[in-house]
Amino acid sequence: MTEQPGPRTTYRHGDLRRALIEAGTELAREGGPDAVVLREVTRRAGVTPNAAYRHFADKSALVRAVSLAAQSRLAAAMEEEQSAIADDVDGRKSVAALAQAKLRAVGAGYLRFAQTEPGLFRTAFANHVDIRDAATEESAGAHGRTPFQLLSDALDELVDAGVLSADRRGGAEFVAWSSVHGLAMLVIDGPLRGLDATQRLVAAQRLLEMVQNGI
Amino acid sequence: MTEQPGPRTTYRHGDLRRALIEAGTELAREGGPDAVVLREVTRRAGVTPNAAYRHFADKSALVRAVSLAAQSRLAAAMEEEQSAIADDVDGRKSVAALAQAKLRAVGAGYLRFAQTEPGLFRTAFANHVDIRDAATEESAGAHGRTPFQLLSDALDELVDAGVLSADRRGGAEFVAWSSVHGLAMLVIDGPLRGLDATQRLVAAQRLLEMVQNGI
DNA sequence: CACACTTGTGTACAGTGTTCACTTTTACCT
DNA sequence: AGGTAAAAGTGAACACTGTACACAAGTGTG
Repeated sequence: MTEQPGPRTTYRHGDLRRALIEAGTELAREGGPDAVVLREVTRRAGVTPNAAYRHFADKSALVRAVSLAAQSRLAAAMEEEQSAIADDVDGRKSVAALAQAKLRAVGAGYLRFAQTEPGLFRTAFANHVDIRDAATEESAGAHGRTPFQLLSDALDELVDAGVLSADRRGGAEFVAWSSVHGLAMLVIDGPLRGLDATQRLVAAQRLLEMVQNGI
Repeated sequence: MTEQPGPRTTYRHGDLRRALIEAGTELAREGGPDAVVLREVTRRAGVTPNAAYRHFADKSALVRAVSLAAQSRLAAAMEEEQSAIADDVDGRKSVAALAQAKLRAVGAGYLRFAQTEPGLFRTAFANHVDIRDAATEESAGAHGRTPFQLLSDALDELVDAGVLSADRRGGAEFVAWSSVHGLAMLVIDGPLRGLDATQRLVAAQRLLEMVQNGI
């Protein structure tokens, strides 16, 4: 992305930190979190392995940065799905139906990203992601909201619309997130990998339905 | 377990394959799938690294075997939870309530194992587990049933008891499994790691409730 | 312009998975 | 029995990895 052609001319790289994250992201996309190996990352950035240590404490710090970048892309996928819905109906639906559609879009975007970019998805949740990262700016999408925040927003709207009772609001993100996350993991990396596209879609629809009914 | 004290006396090990799996399981328990490293495994078995290649094609095959062993322990945890329920009520409940309790036990055992043995749990689902393994004998518990089969059984009983309508039976294992698996992953390895014991329990109860209502 | 600071390089080390050639033990066949 | 082929172990080597240490090349500030 930044400098493929030969060794760079300047001694200083210019924006090595970003270049390392980008190269790491590319590796993660191709082979998941284990594929982001420090030496290869620096190689792609046209720099010595040790140069990475000027920008990251160690490999795990680099991977964490890549993970945040992946989360940011996940947020973007969710926002995309949401805006598609908004464009589609644009006020023709009741607030309740719209709020439900918005929550559904959160889940659908999540699942779509997991299947479209399994390597990045696994990286997003691979290593020691802390809930404190759920609100960090680096993992936010275009509108500045992280995946977790997007889910929270959708649930809040569901309460405002009267679909979800206030006393069931607490902890709702945990169970909603769990369901969707579980399906994603099982489908891309787990025992449900064998499922073909239509089976996956059916399972996804069924799951989102369950969340809507059971939350 | 098999031979700690010094180098063994016989040239042949006797049961190296099992010893390797046991050592690998111990490592997995302590540090998850990435901690099971071939050289350390052979070291613990008192054998040269290359000896492992007489029993496993490569490292990933060894890890797969360890993964199956972990799944087997998971099945045992689920069976344990189920038999506890059976002892508790023993015919005092209706078939419907008993079937529901059995399904709940499946989920509870799953979540308990994930939190009690996070390393093994992560290993059980880490690398390239195939759904075909879901029926393999090596991953079965004491009663010869794999985790997936235990879930299927519980859902079947739910249909027999008239709690779950037959037309909602198909694909039910996917959504049920997904929910529980997702919570487990998020709690032990993901963004929900910060939750304390009571928060986890609340989330678990809430989730199992949702599955019961929404399935 | 000198000097401290940042950012990159070079060399080195321990640890990993895996291959190849070798030795030791076991099992089988006449 | 005895000879022999397969099975199960060893040993040295290679190409990797992450990381530490000492040093060099640029950069901004007094």
